[in-house]
Amino acid sequence: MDTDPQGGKSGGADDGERAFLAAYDPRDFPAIAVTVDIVTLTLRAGVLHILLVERGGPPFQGAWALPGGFVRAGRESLDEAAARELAEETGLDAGQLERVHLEQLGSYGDPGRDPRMPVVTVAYLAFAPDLPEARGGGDARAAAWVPVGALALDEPDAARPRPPQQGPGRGIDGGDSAPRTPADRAPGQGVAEASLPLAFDHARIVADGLDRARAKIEYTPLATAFLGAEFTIVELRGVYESIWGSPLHAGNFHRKVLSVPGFVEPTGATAARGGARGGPRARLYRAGDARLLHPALLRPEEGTR
Amino acid sequence: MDTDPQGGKSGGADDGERAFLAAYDPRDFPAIAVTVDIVTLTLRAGVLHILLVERGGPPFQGAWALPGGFVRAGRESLDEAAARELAEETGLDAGQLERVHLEQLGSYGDPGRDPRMPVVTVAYLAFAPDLPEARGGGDARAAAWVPVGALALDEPDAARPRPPQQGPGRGIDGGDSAPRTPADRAPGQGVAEASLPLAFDHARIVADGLDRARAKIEYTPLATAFLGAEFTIVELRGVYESIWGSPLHAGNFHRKVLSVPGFVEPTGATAARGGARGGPRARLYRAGDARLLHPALLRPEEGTR
DNA sequence: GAAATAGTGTCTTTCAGACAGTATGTG
DNA sequence: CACATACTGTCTGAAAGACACTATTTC
Repeated sequence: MDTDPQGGKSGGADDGERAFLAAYDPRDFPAIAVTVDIVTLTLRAGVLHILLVERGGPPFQGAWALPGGFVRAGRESLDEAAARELAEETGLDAGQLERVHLEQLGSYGDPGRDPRMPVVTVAYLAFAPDLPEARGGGDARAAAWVPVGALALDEPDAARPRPPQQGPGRGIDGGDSAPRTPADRAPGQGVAEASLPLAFDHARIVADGLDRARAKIEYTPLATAFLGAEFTIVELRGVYESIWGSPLHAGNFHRKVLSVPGFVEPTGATAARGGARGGPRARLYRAGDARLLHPALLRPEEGTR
Repeated sequence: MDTDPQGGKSGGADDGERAFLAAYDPRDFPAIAVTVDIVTLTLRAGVLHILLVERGGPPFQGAWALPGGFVRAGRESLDEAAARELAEETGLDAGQLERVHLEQLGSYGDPGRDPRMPVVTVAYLAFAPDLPEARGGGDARAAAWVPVGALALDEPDAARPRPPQQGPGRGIDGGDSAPRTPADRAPGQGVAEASLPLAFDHARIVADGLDRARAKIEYTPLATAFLGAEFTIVELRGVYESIWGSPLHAGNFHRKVLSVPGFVEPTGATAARGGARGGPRARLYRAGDARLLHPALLRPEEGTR
């Protein structure tokens, strides 16, 4: 019912609520700050990365956190606030931003999630093609692309599809997330073992975002959002392997992608070079016009019953 | 990064933080009211119904709206707020509430969605077994179960949240069926379906909730949440048919449900009576322990790509 | 030329959907 | 008894997964 004047929640609060609603002074309302936080995923050198900022002040000073900020009350929608924050943080212009997929992930409002005051944050999930090195968002804060495998994440919920959020009392423990991340295929540099903690409840938000991403590329063509305008089937397979964290059968994947109507369409051109150590030049494709994959690409079986 | 009012700022972890907190006044922040609104679905006489309340004052006086209310800042989580509102509105006790499935649907915060002030609402989706007639939430507001087919809903947005399978298309089944409820103070008591307007942006929220419900019963056993503790396969099929709005092949559905591990388990008993006009007594089942259906029940094709 | 790689052909298994067909109830 | 209804068998087609194979490029 959305802010209902005669709304009689909780016994006595009734009249008070009615009274101050009559005054229509927003400042009289239960003070809750509303922010947006963005889980921005991209692939860099075949490894899944997330955009993070380093906190310059308490709480969680020095820790990494999701980029985000306050929603401008009454002047922008939640989607607009998220797009604005993403642009500020990445330095993307409007044109580039169009190639980025942005969707709402969920809201998080456990009491105490911010020690300073009640804050409800609306989390967003973004899929971006490889972007230039991050710059701080105008202010002094450092921003960087961090391999997802380096993060200490909360264990995903058993019911994986869309876990809205967790009950209270669950801190940021999340200690035991196994290093089962795809980032292991990182070329060269040994990735720090899933140990980097995140501020606030951002470990949970990121875990939920990854769950969503893994599910979403199953039945939508959004994996193409991680690539440039033209790409090869092999590059597309790399997206799936990085996000799902498991290798896929090259031949079957190839045939499957081409068989789903509207997923990709050929450009007629071929890649400039063959494979790294030989092989024919791959054909190039661009994203098709399908918005859902039919039938879907199923990810390989995994635990869970 | 969540709420970082003054970007930089440093200081010893503890002292700095304390000072910071002391100097901090929540009222300095953009004030946005945060509410929860609940899309509660149930089946009554085989027809999908939604719980609505009638608004007693402006704006949208006399219109129907989703039940909900303010989140108690700092004293409850969003999930708790939704559960509390649902309990208040339905009169369910804690025990009954456990049989109700409740999950976060999404947040809505367009400027102007409430003419009085900036309000962000966190919408929830609930699946409930057949419940007693709704009572107002303690106050004078009328609450009622309304057939979903009677509502004027926004067209589902093709790309929106996450409708696996099927794309946009089909409104609400419209088909509606026979039984009508007392809730029919709605205009057009006859076949004039899909005409009852909702307050605020609640038509969009309900449309999103229905999309989610249709998708969710595909790959989770949550259809059982609409039934009692024991049910027949035929009743379960009725849930799918009501929510998807299309008839399913009885024989294939039966075999499919029994073949999915953990979906249902037999109680050994049979229904008291056979079919309405004859037939054997159906076996009874209860919900199994699976949280995901593997493989999923796919809803029948329906054009659109 | 050796080796790796892009892409295709084919077989097996699974599973959805379309029919049956059988047993068990109700009127 | 007539007939609806719960449930089961069987066939067909679609599609996923496992190989095996050809063609093309790099070193």
